[in-house]
Amino acid sequence: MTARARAAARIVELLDAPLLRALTEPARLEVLRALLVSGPADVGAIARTLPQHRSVITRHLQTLEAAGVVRGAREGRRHVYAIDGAALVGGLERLLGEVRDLTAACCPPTDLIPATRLRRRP
Amino acid sequence: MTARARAAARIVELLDAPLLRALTEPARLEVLRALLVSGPADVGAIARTLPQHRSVITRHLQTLEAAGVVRGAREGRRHVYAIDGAALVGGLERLLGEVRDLTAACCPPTDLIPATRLRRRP
DNA sequence: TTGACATGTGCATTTCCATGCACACATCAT
DNA sequence: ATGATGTGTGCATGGAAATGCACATGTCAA
Repeated sequence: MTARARAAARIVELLDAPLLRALTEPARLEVLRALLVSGPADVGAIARTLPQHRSVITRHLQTLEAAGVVRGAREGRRHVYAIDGAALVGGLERLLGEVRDLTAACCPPTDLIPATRLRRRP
Repeated sequence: MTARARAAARIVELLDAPLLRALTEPARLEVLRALLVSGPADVGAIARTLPQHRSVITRHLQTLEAAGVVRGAREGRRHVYAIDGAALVGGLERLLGEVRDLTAACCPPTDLIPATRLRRRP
């Protein structure tokens, strides 16, 4: 049971990673989409295709970079960002792998509940 | 290129699913953890182990249920919730699968950027 | 040097969501 | 019937994050 609690704590720790938090913000997803369609681009180019201010795009890109989803490189006076597809897929893969193992070890295969069942008096 | 935009839109649509949003809230993760260690339990039992009010636990459970992570069933006057481990893993698997395919098709294998590179005049 | 361009950061404002308190509804016991 | 228990919902509040503006920094061209 302590092992069970440990496994549960580990799952929560995994799900609380900055990766998922970075991906659950509509505006950040729009930034990601813009990068997907345009390929590597600087902050200004991305901001020109979105309603938010450039400074907002800058901060979103920083968050995405901290999560390991994109990578940025100075190119002269511009700052070019690009999606790190391998890191994105790899991050999700690691997350899924651990969650799968832990759910199998923690809450056995069976967490079934009858779809709808009203308790009748025996 | 339009295909690329379509693929990008699809990715964003996938990531914007309620699943990830439901999992990126510390309090909700605590609810999930409580369910992991205790197994199926009613709202009151979960609330008794957490600092939040019962009504808050109720709403978190509703969010988790809408995301397909837990399932609830009336049992007399109580409402028993349980984690749907298969749905949790399955949801993450589908998400990962589509993201992998789309990133492969959308932004080819190559989103490489030199670690640090200053543009020199040719 | 000067000026134009590109980006990042401090700060105030706004927006979204979690939280808590009531109250209403349903169920079980008496 | 009455009361007690369990749960969900409307509404107001608080807090954390996103947003926008202004300014500072750094870079390229003249």
